Amino acid sequence: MNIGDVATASGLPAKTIRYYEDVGLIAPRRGANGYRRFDQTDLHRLAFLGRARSLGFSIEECRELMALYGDKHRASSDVKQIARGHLARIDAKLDELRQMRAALADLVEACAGDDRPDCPILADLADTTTATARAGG
Amino acid sequence: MNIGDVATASGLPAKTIRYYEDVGLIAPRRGANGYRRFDQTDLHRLAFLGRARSLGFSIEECRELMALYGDKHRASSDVKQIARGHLARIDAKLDELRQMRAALADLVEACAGDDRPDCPILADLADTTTATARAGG
DNA sequence: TATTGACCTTCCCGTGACTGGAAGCCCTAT
DNA sequence: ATAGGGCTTCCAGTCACGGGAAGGTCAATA
Repeated sequence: MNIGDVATASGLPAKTIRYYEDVGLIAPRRGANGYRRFDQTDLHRLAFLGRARSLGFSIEECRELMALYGDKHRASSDVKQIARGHLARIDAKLDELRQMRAALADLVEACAGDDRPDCPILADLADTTTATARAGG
Repeated sequence: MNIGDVATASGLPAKTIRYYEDVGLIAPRRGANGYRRFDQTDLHRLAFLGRARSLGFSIEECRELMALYGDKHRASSDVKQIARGHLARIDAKLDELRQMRAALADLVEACAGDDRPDCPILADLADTTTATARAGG
């Protein structure tokens, strides 16, 4: 299979597949014409990568996960540790976004959104007495 | 005030303040020695920027918001539109992260995390029949 | 006066995970 | 021969900075 075929099959852009080769996540063979030639193993690895990335794992985590996947003597605790670390980062990001959302939603709600210039959103941003730490009430 | 003073006063790193000047968000004067000289207006703008950034507005949105802030004939609807666009992006990101979290949490829970190699996390990532679309049962 | 040491300047590179685009080779069909 | 599509490499850009080098400035001190 050429790169276009695996791109279609895996759902990953050809650019991304080349990038994965660049960073050493896959190592497809080359044909006499210089084209990458992908086999089922490559396709399998790309599918693995696609799913891991869709779960938000970083490239480095993907590298570790794939190494563990190929290691028959792995301990599942090693895998779980990576996953839990990632889960913790997701939770931290969720908290951050939820706080942003709450503050922003309050401001949006308070703003008339008409043709007058008065705007609680700008007022809050320009307010020198607060430090973006307010809960609506 | 030199850059170190406004960095302390605004809570923004000096590097960030220079960057904001680079992209045209602030324009402090210069002393004879080439040092940036910040006045109260600059400090006010930096505080505005710090709060807008902490709410997750992009640099370009900050630029628009500051322009609106300085425009006495603005319509609050313009401000609200920017804020709502940002809110929508936050909500989209929240949805994405929540889905990731749910899928990942299921996998983490299913994994024994001991010294045996069996691992539902790796099994799921390597599963060629699913496309990361499963809800725990 | 010379020297420290803190502060400031500009400039360039690196981040993560790609994406866009240019220049050019390969392959197939007509 | 030519047209087109697909493939190759390489370079640059994304976003919002951060790190660090090389060097100028300032206030205080020996």
